[in-house]
Amino acid sequence: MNTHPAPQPEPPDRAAAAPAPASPRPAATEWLLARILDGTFAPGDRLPPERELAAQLGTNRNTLREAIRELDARGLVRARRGSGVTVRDYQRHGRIDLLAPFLLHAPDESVKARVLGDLLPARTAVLEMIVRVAAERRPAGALARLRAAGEAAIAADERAAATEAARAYDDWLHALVDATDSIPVRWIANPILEAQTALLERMPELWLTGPGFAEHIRGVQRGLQAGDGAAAAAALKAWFGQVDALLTSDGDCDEPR
Amino acid sequence: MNTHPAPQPEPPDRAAAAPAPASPRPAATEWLLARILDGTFAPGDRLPPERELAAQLGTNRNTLREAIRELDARGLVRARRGSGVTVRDYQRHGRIDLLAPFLLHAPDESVKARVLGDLLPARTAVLEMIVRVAAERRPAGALARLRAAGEAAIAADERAAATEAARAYDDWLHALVDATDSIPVRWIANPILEAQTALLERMPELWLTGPGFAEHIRGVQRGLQAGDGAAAAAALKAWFGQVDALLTSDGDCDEPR
DNA sequence: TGGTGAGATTGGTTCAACCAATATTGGTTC
DNA sequence: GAACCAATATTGGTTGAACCAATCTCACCA
Repeated sequence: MNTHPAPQPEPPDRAAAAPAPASPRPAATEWLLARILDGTFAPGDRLPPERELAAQLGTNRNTLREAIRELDARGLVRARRGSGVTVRDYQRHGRIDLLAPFLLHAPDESVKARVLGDLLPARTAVLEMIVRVAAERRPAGALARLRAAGEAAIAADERAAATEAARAYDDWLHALVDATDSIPVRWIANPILEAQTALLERMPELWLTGPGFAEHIRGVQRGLQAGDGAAAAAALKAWFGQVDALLTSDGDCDEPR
Repeated sequence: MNTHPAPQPEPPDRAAAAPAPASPRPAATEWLLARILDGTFAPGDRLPPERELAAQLGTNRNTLREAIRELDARGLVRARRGSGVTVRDYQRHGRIDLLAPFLLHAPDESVKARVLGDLLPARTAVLEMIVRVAAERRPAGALARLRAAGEAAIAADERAAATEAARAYDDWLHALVDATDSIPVRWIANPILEAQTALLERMPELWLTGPGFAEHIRGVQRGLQAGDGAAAAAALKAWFGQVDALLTSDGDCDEPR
């Protein structure tokens, strides 16, 4: 178990991309997260001692400790008194909320592209799972709310209001999860939906729409209404297949439609 | 937005069930988590001010803040300067890692039973999704490791070493996820597998085995080897259907076999 | 009635100690 | 030389107190 690779002297690089967190704790968290994801701190490594790291980051030890506590809760590090704070393998212990930060900080472009490509079938499979569960339960009230959210998303899309449509579609997905009437499914879906929201916020160019948009929403809704999980899943997969083909063909980010 | 329902005077109840965390921070985290899950702090409520809450819990404000930071990272509370720390809806923002704590602290037994019942089809669906993805990728090395883990689990099961078998099966599930060769799938699966591990640690009586155990492992492995996702998924579902029938028929906890 | 500014409230940050596991070191023993 | 053990250093954990900075509250005024 080696120690920290480089005694990174510079404080958290301010004025970088994005709004850049100005407050000490978010900055420390972001900086540590970035160093873990870019491999500066590799799995098994020990972070510098808290006192030292706090000084390097130009912040107080208590503030740094709060940042470490966040990363600990996210499964990225583990602190042991007497030993130090050790970095865990973010692939093995991380969660899907790492997606957006990973795409921002990962050192290798090809790995980023692969992760983004792998993400598409995974989110399709999870949503398909959700749809199938919902088709079995289909609580009346939730289906009504689902239809309302669906029509709102379609309306926003037809107005060509991309940001608004993305947000409305997000609401629709949440309504879809609500239609499962299952708390465990909710808990499984939550980080995935949040990761998608975070991703679309950072990379709005990933939001795609097109001719089949309205139809897939209504198709899923019809399938759920009829209790036909297979039909609902098919409507979902048809649309994602279309979108994913666009996303994967043109590399990473591309213009919609 | 009301304030905290009751000014809970007593410090974190020590000497309760389980080993009970002795250190201040874990105790504060656990106490807050319990109060959120049992409804003492409802969604939208504000926690008492940090200074006050720290005093009530008999700990220091800095320590309490670290606990709050953990809960924040887990999506359960949100702190805003000037306002306070507000409790979020754990159903809407929580993650599957709430499962074990929820079953421990939820106030209503019927809700617990429902969550446990809803969990079974959800985990089956997620594992089925994982198996299908793995069947498409099936990287050679990962499949070899999967077989080794599978045989270890079967051997432990045949020795009737329940704890060891549960652990070996956990390894097998991880190898299964590795076989997807997909980082996003890993990140989605991680909290689910960890939740299962945590659940089995707190409720070892939920570990069931039986005649079909070895066969379902080998069936999944055969399916993956052949690239037949449907067959692998069928082997998985057959086994879980058997286990879940036992789990749901007898209420909650029951003796194995 | 409605805006507005002073003051109170509350989380955010910093400093400076001390406590308690754990690791390391060096010496002792065989 | 190897194994053991005690003293010491290292490092996270906790505490107490002070001050900063958003946000909210509410009395006051136009």
